[in-house]
Amino acid sequence: MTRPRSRRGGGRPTIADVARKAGVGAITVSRALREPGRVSEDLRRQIQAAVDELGYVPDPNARALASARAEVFGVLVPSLTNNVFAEVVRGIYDSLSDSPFRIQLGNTHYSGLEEERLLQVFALQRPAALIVAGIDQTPLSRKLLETTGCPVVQVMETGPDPVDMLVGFSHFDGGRTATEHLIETGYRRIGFIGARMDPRSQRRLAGYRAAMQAAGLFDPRLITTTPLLSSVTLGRELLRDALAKMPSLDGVFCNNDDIALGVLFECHRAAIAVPETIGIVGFNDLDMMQAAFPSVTSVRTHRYEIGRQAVAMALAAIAGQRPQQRVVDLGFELIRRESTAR
Amino acid sequence: MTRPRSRRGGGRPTIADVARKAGVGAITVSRALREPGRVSEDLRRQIQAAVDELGYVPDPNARALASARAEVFGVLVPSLTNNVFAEVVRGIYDSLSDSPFRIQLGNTHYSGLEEERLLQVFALQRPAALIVAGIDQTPLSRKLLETTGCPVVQVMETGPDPVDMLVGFSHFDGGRTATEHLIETGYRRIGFIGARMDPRSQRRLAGYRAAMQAAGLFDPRLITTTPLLSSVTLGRELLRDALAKMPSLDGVFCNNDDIALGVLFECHRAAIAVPETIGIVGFNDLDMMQAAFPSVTSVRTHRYEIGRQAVAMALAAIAGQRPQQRVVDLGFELIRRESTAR
DNA sequence: AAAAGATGTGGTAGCGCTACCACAAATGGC
DNA sequence: GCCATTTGTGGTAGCGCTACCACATCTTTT
Repeated sequence: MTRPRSRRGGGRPTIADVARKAGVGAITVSRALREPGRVSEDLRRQIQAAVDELGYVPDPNARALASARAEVFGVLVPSLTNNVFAEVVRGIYDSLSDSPFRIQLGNTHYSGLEEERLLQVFALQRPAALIVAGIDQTPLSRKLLETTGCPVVQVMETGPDPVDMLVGFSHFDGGRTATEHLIETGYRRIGFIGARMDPRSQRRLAGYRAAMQAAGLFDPRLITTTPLLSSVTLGRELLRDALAKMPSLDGVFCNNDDIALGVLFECHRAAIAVPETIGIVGFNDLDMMQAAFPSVTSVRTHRYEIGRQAVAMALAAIAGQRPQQRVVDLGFELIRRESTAR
Repeated sequence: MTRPRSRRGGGRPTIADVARKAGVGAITVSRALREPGRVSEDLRRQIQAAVDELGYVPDPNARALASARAEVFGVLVPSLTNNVFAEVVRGIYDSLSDSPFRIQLGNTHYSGLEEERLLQVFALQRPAALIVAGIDQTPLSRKLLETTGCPVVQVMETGPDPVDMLVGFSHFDGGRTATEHLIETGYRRIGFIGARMDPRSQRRLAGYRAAMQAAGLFDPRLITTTPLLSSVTLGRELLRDALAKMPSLDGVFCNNDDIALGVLFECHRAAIAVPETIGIVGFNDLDMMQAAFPSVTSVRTHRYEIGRQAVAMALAAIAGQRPQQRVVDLGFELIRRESTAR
């Protein structure tokens, strides 16, 4: 009475079909596919022939259920549209496209609570690895990360105390380097302009502050920030605010390149000469910084590489070869351009 | 000898635990969670109490295996970093965040072959719905989409013959409207500048051509394109190329806003007055078009809304209420700004 | 040469859930 | 009051795969 099979399934060949055709046990097929080294040359060839002939592809859901481990990388970023994180995701995606691993993407919207919620949801799937942006997880998030039992890579920053592995660069140093460059170029009343002051922006601000204080130039009225989401339009408004507060401003270090572009446009509008009257430095070095007129000095960060490196480390850990260097600093690079060339 | 349970699983409560605690059969728990209407009020409450107490959450993998249907939306876009598609994905993500559905993202890199490959991989998971960008699938891709047995939404365009459902707008009309605006404003030697000429860009170009021909202004030498990936830097180069070919150029319709921004910067560099000497129109209306100086006229498209609408239609179809209107045109809007205000 | 280990293969028993069917109880029609 | 229907619930049997153990067969050790 039991109908042969594929009562519910779409009639796709299963591992049992392959086993029958190859004249071996199902488990041997399973092994031949996952750990070819543990199956004899002969059988492996037979099995491969049967797989090819039937067009067999393992069912990822059955695999996940049986092995209590899904071939999924959980990826948590604060924004899907911010080009910076889009680049990181692209790096992750590209590095994973030849592997059996899929990506489960989560958008935290810069919210620690949302991150907690997503981490809980992700944990249900027993992912093979987790990649999360930042190092400022809530205590609960941190505990969740520590107890998932899978490799965890925090990305975008460096820091002393990773949950597991860490790939990024120092935002503090980036901010300081950018500011020092302005100082060295001869600017004195250098403002900081920033939107959406997330922890990374805060550290860039701290770097700015350190540089300014070291040069004896620090003045809190030089800082203009807002919690609003960053945009080019906002950059324009913030420069107006900054100039209203401090008309003698002669340079700005911008939180990111969108803001820097807005600042540049506002200078055009107000007929403020760049770099003569005001120098501008951005952060991240998006393509448009090079193309702008005048071109804009920026701190180049290696977002795509961060994604790739994170995957490389996670894959190594999955393969049992956890890299001895668990914190990788990919650094940054100050790209000097016309906006500070006076 | 059989150890109680959770030999491999991480000891998470299962549906059987809930059933035991609530004093009902496992299947009733399953039903209470999925189709509450089919379980009596009493049991439903009892079961809910047990679920809450144990902190039970269904295992998505087991579910997918048993029901031969994963709670996953497959989403295929040509680029992860292009802001346009990032916005669509964000709309999809936001609309799905309160549902049990996860997102499986695929990046086709503007390649039909890659799209085919990804579609085959996605089909293995028996997704609940598929959302794909564009209407120019290869014949094989189209067949795969038709035979998956799940709702399919094509997005970003309109067209006569959707696989299933379709949400977008007419790129042809967008290109024509932009060009007509330039013509009406008094520009005559209007160029088309475009990078990465994917099918949507081709249709915008066709719209441009139609408008130019209707006005008796068309000249093939006014068209400057490249298959290279679009960027602000490329916009600058392409304007230089266009001007070299056609020094009398007095307007440009740009394929997208990145190109338009590059064109604007090149005008600055070459001291070409905008809008007096050259008028510029972009496409998509990214935030920076409004903030630019001069601000840039652009064709606003509703990317985020496209994502939301696509999910709404897919969810309706999953619920058995396929919308009678299977093609939704969300239109576009010409935003007139300084770059064409002469 | 016997003992101890390594190697390769297969059988069994689930992983956690839902489809399918069975069946009791409640409802409705005449 | 009987039969037909509806409603609610549960048992059974998988979904397709892999962990675990068993067990031959082949090596290596002493």
